Amino acid sequence: MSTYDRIYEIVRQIPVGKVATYGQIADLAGLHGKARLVGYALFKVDTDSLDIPWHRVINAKGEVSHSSLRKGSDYLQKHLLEEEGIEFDPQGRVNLYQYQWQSQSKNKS
DNA sequence: TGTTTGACCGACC
DNA sequence: CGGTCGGCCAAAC
Repeated sequence: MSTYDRIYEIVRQIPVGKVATYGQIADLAGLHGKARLVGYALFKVDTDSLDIPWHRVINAKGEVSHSSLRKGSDYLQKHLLEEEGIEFDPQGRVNLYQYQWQSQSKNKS
């Protein structure tokens, strides 16, 4: 059980057609204010665990993030989200007010 | 064991 | 509006 595992758990709980921000996940994972860890975790995760919908995780601005290291994932993540019913603004951003995952917070470990 | 790195966020100018 | 800075932490080398 590592800190990252907490993050993975949260991300796994993101329902289809919804997205979550790093900060949100961090908070839910008990990592309030440490959104970085979420990003770091996901970075490693996508290559390790495909069980995690990393594509549903976006930054606080509602934009789809991606590291320069990823190859073509810029389109991939956006594509996957679109397939889930999420639409992007002309700026390539998502309406967080509409698509942000509202965690029930009723699920405890 | 110590350094490097890595998908962020919010505040500030 | 955008560039910078500080903070925070864990895994990989």
